[in-house]
Amino acid sequence: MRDVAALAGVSHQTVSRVINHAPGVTAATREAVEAAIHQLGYRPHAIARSFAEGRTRTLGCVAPNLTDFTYASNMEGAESVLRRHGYDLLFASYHDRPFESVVETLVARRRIDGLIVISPYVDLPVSALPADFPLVLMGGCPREDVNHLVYLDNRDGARQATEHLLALGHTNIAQVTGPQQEDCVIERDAGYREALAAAGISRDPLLTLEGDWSATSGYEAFAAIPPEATAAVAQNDRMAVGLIRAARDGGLRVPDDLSVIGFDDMPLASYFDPPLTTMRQDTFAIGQTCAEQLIAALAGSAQDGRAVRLVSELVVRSSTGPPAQRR
Amino acid sequence: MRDVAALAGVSHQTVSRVINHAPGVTAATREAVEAAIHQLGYRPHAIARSFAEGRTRTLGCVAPNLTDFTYASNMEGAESVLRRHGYDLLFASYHDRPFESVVETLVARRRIDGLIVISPYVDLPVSALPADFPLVLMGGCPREDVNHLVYLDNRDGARQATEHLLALGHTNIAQVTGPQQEDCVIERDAGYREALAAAGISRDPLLTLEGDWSATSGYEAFAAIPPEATAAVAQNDRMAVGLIRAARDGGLRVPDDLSVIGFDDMPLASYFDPPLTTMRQDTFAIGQTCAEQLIAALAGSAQDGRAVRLVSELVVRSSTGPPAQRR
DNA sequence: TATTGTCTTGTTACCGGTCACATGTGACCG
DNA sequence: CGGTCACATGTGACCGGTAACAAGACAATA
Repeated sequence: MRDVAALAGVSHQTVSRVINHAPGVTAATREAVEAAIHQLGYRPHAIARSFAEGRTRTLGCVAPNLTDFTYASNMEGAESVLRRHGYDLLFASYHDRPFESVVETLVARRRIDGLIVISPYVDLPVSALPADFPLVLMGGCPREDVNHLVYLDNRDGARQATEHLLALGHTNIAQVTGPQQEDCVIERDAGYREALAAAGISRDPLLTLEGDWSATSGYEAFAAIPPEATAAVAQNDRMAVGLIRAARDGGLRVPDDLSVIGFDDMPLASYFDPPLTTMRQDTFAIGQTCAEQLIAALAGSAQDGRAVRLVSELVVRSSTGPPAQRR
Repeated sequence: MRDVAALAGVSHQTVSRVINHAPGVTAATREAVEAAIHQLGYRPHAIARSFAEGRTRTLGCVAPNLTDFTYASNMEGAESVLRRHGYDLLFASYHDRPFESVVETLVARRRIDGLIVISPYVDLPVSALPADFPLVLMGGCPREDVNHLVYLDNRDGARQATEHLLALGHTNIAQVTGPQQEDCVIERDAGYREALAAAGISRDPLLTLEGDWSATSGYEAFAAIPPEATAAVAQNDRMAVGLIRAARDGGLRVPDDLSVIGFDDMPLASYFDPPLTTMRQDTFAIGQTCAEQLIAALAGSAQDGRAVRLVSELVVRSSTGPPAQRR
């Protein structure tokens, strides 16, 4: 930078002004500086700037993993927005180490200006963060302990899914959940119960089985589903697919003998046999929303927190239908 | 840091030594400093350190997108290794802007120390990078223009896939490719041809159709496949799934009337109907390997480049079988 | 006892920008 | 014609570490 200044015959500060498009620079001076920059191939040093400015222009995104396409596409959506605002995106997974360690590395050592946390866990220790640190949490239910929240209304989604089955005439509706400690599981369970209650159906605890999101766990859950069930809500598509496979292996027809609805509208959901009825979630847009919230939080003064609620949308394909006549 | 030094009654340099576990610090001094650090809640400032050191301890990873699970899991694998070595990982996609712009932002402005480029494109302008910049390219074929390369032997994979079909007794084997400008497409085509040639079968150009990796394009390709074909190599699983769907919609049985083999062994490949025969690639391990190569490149002196070759593995499920008797 | 060497610790410059403020220059005005 | 003001530009400090080297303490040796 000093070299550029010398070549252009100005001070380093003027070069800085040109680079940052600061007002109050003569056109002539600006051109001279730009010519010098071009001639020397000068590129500003991002780290030096971060250091001087006291901000990094880098944001963090932590997610349990990237293997799950929902997280990956959340993150891709966030990146596209952040990049457009001149921020870089640092990724950290926390599936193999405590969340606190992420905070320590990225936040306490001031490597990032803000953080997007994608977490299905209610008990994630967001309290490990300084209270005023710019944070957007992408979660599965409304919550009070966080200033900026983007959440998917899982309760509503599960209610819609269950109502879809009820509307088709099902009354014995099973449920295959994810791990009980995840907030979206709790919420979806609540939505399922609410829909049943509204239909005047008392909930049979034996109709709820716990899986671990994997297709295999969906497959295994089938064995425990009481035979009188004619439909099932699976809390994600993978388990729905496993469940369908198991039902077929057990000699049932889907949807005639067992209707199955999933969650996520994962890629190729329409290519399974039968094409999956599911609750669609625009994961890319969710990531974008998180990024926009974070940008707003960084720009605005310590404004009051906002919660953005997103809803899922029922996509009816062929894995659900009216119950067959009683055999 | 100066505060810590004052509290401990030492110089800031000694504090620096303690933080970096430098040798030549008395146990007593070390303890005093550590006590002061603890008492003040001091955390080193990562950016200041980067600035002083002239290196960022951050590496970049660019990929076309994260929606494709292969890229996402490459990246996740890379992250797990880099994190263990104390590096952070900056992600940038280049699906909505030129690669040169990524280079400009991250490399020219010295935000990162090294870069992993995941690219299926032969014509990616890696030349936009300074010649000596630590770079690992994750590609689809051997190439000379890059120092550190991790590549999947796609030619070998396609050869294996085609040989599998030949061994089952097929002689009319179609091929559905990805976009022709991607290197893995060229390589897989070559492997397909080699296998046919080795079996003494002359290649019919009409048997090769071009798709765009999407299931839809696989579906559409079916219409153009000559009816005498009894098997098809699809260059990824999504197109294989689309192809199977189209074949069934066209009244064919899979695999009896048409065997289909895919590439990738994507999640749930075994849950499609029929379960997909495919070429498995350990994408997580590929990402890890890239990261290890990059770490080595950063540590070692300007050593000669290395190319790491990885191979895919045939996974036989039920979408391939011997051709049915001629109807 | 003086010399040398080793080990620990301190001193100062420096990385490359930005910031706050000082200075210079010309236009405009009474 | 001197004073004021707006605007363009320059000056030096500073951000928080690390690097290179200097210096002090102490033991071993001549």
